[in-house]
Amino acid sequence: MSLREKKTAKRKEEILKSALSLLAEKGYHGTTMEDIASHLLMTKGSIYYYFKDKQDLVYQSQVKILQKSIENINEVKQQNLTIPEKLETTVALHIEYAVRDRAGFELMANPSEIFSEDQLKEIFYLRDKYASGYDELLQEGVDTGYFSVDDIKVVRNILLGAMNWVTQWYSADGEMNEATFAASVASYLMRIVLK
Amino acid sequence: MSLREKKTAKRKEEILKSALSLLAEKGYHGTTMEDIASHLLMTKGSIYYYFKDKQDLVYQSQVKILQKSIENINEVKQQNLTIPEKLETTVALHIEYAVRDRAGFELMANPSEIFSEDQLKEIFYLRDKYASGYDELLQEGVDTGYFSVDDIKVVRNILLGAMNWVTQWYSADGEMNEATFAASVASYLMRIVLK
Amino acid sequence: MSLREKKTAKRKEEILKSALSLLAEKGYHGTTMEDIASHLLMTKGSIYYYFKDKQDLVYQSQVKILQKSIENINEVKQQNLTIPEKLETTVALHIEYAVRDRAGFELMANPSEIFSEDQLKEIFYLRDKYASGYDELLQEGVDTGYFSVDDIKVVRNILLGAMNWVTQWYSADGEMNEATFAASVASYLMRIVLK
Amino acid sequence: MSLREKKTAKRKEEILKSALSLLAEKGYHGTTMEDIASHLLMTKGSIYYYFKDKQDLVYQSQVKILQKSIENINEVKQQNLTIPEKLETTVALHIEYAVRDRAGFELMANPSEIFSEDQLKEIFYLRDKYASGYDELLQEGVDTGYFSVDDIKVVRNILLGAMNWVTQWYSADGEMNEATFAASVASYLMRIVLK
DNA sequence: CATGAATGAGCCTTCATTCAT
DNA sequence: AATGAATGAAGGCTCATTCAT
Repeated sequence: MSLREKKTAKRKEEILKSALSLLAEKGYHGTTMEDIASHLLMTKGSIYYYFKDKQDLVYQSQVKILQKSIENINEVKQQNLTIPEKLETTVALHIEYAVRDRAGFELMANPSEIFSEDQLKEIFYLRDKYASGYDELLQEGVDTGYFSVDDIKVVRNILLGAMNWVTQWYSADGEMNEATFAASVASYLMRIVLK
Repeated sequence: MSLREKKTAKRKEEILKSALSLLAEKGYHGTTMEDIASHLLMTKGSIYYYFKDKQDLVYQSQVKILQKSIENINEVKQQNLTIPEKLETTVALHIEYAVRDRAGFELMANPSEIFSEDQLKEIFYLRDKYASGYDELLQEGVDTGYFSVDDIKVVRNILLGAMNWVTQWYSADGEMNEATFAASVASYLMRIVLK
Repeated sequence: MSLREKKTAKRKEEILKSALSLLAEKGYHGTTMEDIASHLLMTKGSIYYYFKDKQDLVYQSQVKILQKSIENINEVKQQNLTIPEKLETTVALHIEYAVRDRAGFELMANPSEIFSEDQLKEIFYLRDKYASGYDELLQEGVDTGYFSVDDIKVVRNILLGAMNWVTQWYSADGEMNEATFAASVASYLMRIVLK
Repeated sequence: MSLREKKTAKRKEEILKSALSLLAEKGYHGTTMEDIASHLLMTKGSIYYYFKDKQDLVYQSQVKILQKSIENINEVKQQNLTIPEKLETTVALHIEYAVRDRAGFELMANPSEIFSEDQLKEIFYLRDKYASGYDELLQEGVDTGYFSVDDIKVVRNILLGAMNWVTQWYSADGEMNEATFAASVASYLMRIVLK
């Protein structure tokens, strides 16, 4: 990659990151291109140099966050830890990321209203892949006798719900730092699954 | 209340209910007055007979749902149940309501962007009141030895997060009926607090 | 049709007529919705009450003019005239309409860039139907010995070209009134086909 | 002219030619600088090295085509031909050029909206000059008894209309080659003026 | 000379809101 | 009470244009 290409890629990253935090805060329709641009001291028009349109920008921001999350869970899985430790680490990592970058996961309640069919397919594919990571950990935990869970999908969704929701209340209780906070929440959530 | 006033009140209720479900689905900016009106086979203009403006309509819908929730929790509290039973019932009720009416609680991530200061004050007051209901149950549970919870506010927020999030995944797993589903989720959540 | 519906229909007609003349003058991209609106002392937004979007407005204006033209030629055909008289009358009528309403026929050089597939299909269908009217007259003229034409389609296109082009130069030579002008041009064009 | 200047001039020619065909196809507002550039595998910015702005580029393309046309008609006039032959040759040449280079003559219906006053003056001057070429031929034809034309200007405009319009229908009837096609159309048009 | 990047004006479109009927 | 019609502000997007490298 040439220097120029690197710079462009970096700029795209910046825009995505900025967009991610605004989108998590105000939602798709509540976030204007002007918002995203001015937040980075750019002009609206410039953003269109990097992204085809708003849909494209938001889509890429979703893909980015999902890919990062999938990477995270996979890395944790390969560490030399017990199943419960793996799950707790993963959950804590998710929360830490969410509150540090103020970026919401699955922020589009109704993505089908926003994305194209192809985009939706990819988004759902990645969401599933990420969710599967949890499902596998839960299943392994059950098989090895650590966890007591009947309906893995329900539990997984409960976990994800609690985790995704933190962006909406963490800032208010700013006493704990991010890591401590994440660890604390993760520890409570473990109680759901542990025998 | 005269007959006419009753009719008007009823119409308002209808509008609020319809709005609630649309708002939960598409968010504040994603829901247009046209949406709300046509959903009820009315015209946009008519809505302005019942509500000052969109802000007012959405505000009242929020107040309504919060008041209903507060009523719910208070009623449960007065029943002759153990603390854990009270909490579980309340949680289940919340979830059941959320999925049945497809109405999201705290649907405005950033209400400060939408509501006026006075409205915000009331909204936050009601949110706090509802949250306090949980806090009290949790505290009582700790005091009576049922629960093991260090940070009550964190746990309460975890619960609310998981509960509010159900609207985003319930429909997909349409095997269970609403009551069974709510009971199931509530039961898992109880594990967080029980000793 | 109720009074209100009549009014609405009339308003639509007005908009179409105004749009037609502006479009003929400045082309699709050169004509803004603002132009069309302000020309009628309306606001941009109002136009969207009557037409879905610019494409729709322009499409309907095209359909209107083509339908009117087809009607014209059919009416003339049913009159008790010789073939040459019919052709000349039709040509004159076309020209008169074009200069009076300053409305260009087939004004979109590349309609495929502007219209949707369905719209294109209808437009081409109507264009063909109108063109066929000329072709039939020409063929009848040949068969009855009035005309001497080898390639009917080429001649038809030559006629249409000359006729459509008049909007671009008539205003300049404002000495003749519209009817005289149209008759004069038509008379010259007849020389192409007459034996 | 130095080598560099020659190269620059050649590049300008290329740009003009490319622009001409795009402009004929999509009109002034429908043709973007990006279109023109990418058609030549250049970047938008580069074009500004050769032309001050879009207006300038389009202006020069118009001047070019008009000058070429004027040259054409003057060359034909100097040939040893009868008046009718001269007219027919000129008309055929115009048509051939139009369909071969897909370049529309007088493509701006309303040049006054696009060009500056000075530019307009020159454009109109050249248009007139070209038109005068036809007028002279027509007048000579009348004087020498070949033609029967009352209103020379009307006839000239009819001819130009039919000639300019060919770009809009030639491609469709792609059976004839350009020269044959031009000859055929020219031959029909001669009927308008011949006694 | 060429280009990548940025800008700002302008256009299409949506939508909350108003008002006469 | 209800509605058809109109409005204007704002948002998404395009595009001519500029400029540093």
